[in-house]
Amino acid sequence: MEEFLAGYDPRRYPPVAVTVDVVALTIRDRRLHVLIVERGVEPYEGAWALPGGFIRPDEDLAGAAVRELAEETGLDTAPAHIEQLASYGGPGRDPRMRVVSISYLAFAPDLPDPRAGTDAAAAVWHPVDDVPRLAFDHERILADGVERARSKLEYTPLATAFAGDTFTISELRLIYESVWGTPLHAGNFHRKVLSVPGFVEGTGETTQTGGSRGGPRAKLYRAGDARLLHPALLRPSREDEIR
Amino acid sequence: MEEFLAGYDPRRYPPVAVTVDVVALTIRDRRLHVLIVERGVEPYEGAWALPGGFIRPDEDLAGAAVRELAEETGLDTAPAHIEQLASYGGPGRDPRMRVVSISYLAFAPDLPDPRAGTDAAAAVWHPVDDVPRLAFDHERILADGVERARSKLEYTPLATAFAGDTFTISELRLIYESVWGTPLHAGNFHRKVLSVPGFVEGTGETTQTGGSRGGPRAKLYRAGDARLLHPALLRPSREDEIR
DNA sequence: CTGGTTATTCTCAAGTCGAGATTGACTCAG
DNA sequence: CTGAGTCAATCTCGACTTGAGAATAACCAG
Repeated sequence: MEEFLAGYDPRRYPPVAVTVDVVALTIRDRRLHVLIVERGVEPYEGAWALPGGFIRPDEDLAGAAVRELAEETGLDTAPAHIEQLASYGGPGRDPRMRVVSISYLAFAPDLPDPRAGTDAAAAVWHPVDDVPRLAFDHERILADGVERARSKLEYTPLATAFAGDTFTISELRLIYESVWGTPLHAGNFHRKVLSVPGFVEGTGETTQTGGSRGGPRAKLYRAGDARLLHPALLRPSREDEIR
Repeated sequence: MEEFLAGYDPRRYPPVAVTVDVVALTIRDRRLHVLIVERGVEPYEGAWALPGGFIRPDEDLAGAAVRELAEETGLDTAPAHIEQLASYGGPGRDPRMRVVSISYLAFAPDLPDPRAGTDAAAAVWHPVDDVPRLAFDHERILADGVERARSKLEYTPLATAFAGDTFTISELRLIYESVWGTPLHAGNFHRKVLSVPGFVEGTGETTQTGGSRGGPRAKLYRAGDARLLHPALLRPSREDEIR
């Protein structure tokens, strides 16, 4: 708490910088991708990193995350979902000074390729299971973000944030499979999605054609009004992670 | 990210202070209690608030949380569990300057009354469902902490962090009932706790007497080695929170 | 001893889940 | 145009899990 402020002048403390870093996820070609940028400045110049930057005096933390995402990638579409992930602030995580980073997790539907914006030499969507080395402790942040995303898909309808306005049950299943990295039983998934109240609602429409490799036209759905999935849609058993 | 640091001198930015605040929870007399302190300094002098304070240059964030908890309350027992909760940093949350607060959530077994330590005029355990007005945005932080605690009890064995080394199933049930604020079916709870692998393990002992109002001696258990409860132990349905 | 309290175990019906199979619409190669 | 293969959607079945209620027996207070 701030009790110290009256007694201590914070300006006499060693300076602390506060940044936001964003783990922006999307699905491309059935694989989970993360947005990374090539750093254009020291330290770690030329290395890959998560997009992010300093907070400004007049903006809140989430606002800073959205701004940094837009600035460094040139994407003008705000992500379909953004939430705070965690904060990282151990001494020594930045070689120059104490830096506390507040990370955000963003979900976006398949977006165009980003273009490098301010302070980034390049910006690309990269598959999460094959990311190059990242600067600072960004590999840890990314891992935490991916685990959070996997977990969120279990008990919230946020998978729809990766999809367009309307989608088929199979497209939704591909999102789950991509994020979880596990194949799912199509019939059981279909039954489950339709049985959870408020997860999706039918549009009355179907796709205009069958799939490119055959199969009937699929019904189209849009996101429902549920905020939580109940009962949850759980990942296939992860025995190893229980103990 | 830190790209700006090479171009911008962070010392030229308006100063930002980083604090940690702790939501420390325990169970007393079958009710969930939170540790609050009476502020001894401006601003909000005399108001109640969560314990917390500035991070120091040489400690990490979790270390700062543990230190603040000990310093302001005189409790020398580290909590059984502590985890990061969230960060709060909107402009204007502190009247004097930009303050980013990183909050931690701590679970402790029933501890002695705290004594006011540095910077606190008083420190007490207070029932969470009847807290006085708190300084800054600490009511929001407390609400987030309580919701996190309720949720954690569903899918982790952390309820045992509120109990002593050994405990009976009924004591464990009282913890769940206190945190969730809901009565639970004793027989079903008993069955569930024993059926989840690694939640608890028997000690072979029983209590020395029956309960003060009657009933047989209960078997004693200790925490098992599970990190996650599978299947989870869910709160009774919360229809209203789903939509 | 008596009545009330509590730990522990059972029963039973309803709901959920994983695995597999079926039906019929659709695409594509030949 | 036809046959093979793909896929959406539905159904079946057995194994489990859950909520509600009840039975049993150990133990306390008076």
